[in-house]
Amino acid sequence: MGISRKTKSVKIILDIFENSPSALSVVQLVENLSEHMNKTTVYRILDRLEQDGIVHSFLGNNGLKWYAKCSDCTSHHHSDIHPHFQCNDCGKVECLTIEVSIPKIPNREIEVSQILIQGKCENCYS
Amino acid sequence: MGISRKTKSVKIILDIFENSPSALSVVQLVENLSEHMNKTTVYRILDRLEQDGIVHSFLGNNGLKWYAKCSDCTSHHHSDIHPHFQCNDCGKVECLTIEVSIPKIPNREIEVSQILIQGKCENCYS
DNA sequence: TAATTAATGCAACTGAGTTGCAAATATAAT
DNA sequence: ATTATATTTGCAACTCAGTTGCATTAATTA
Repeated sequence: MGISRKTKSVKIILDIFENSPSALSVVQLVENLSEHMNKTTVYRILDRLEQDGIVHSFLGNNGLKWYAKCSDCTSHHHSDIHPHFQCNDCGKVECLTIEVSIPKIPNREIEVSQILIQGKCENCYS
Repeated sequence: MGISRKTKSVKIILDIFENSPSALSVVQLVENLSEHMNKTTVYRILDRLEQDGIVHSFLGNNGLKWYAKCSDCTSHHHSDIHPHFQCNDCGKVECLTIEVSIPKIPNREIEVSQILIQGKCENCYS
């Protein structure tokens, strides 16, 4: 029970994600959409889209929230499993398809792992 | 050039880390030390201790800052390399000594990786 | 077309972390 | 030991991401 009405604002945001290869920071989105909708609306729509498994969220290197289109998430199962990559030069964030295997830890039950890899992206890598 | 004076406040904080097996959230520290020092002071001392390689910082599952005693850091080399574990039940955070190997990524230069593993800790694991 | 219910805008708030500046305190110099 | 200096602290006020309550608006359903 996330999105139940296809409002103008929802369409705009969905469209942005559709045309965006990399992840988007909420701060950016709020800024870019400031002429079209209120920041509260942005936060709420993203929240609902995430509940529906259309996007997933994670935290960037400074603790700020980012969202990216889900390729294989449902409202029940969220593949936050994949690692993310943030460029230390341009700040861009991408979802990675690589597998990172976390070894078992004695006496502890692993539920999820957030992996943020930082470095230089394709463009900033010279 | 972090700490240059062993003030009363610095001693108190160093002592806390000396006697703490797990990591400490800044919010907790500020709260616990509120009778002894100002929150600004806590932030500043932690900052200086980190510069000196005495503690290292990282972000917990909600993006809030945590600090832990360094076992093998210097002011030049910071082993933020190790992963951290946060218990989803009691919220406790620990440094892990396990090695997680990050595969190379084409056209990208990896500098650091933040790995936060979430699950149930020793106590909350039943 | 009217009625219902979800979504939005707005303003005000929360809470972590920061900043500027004056007062206090640790260390170095005399 | 006393004074000079430079660092550290406290305080109050701020920034900025994210949230909340509530009245208004817009989408869906009858």
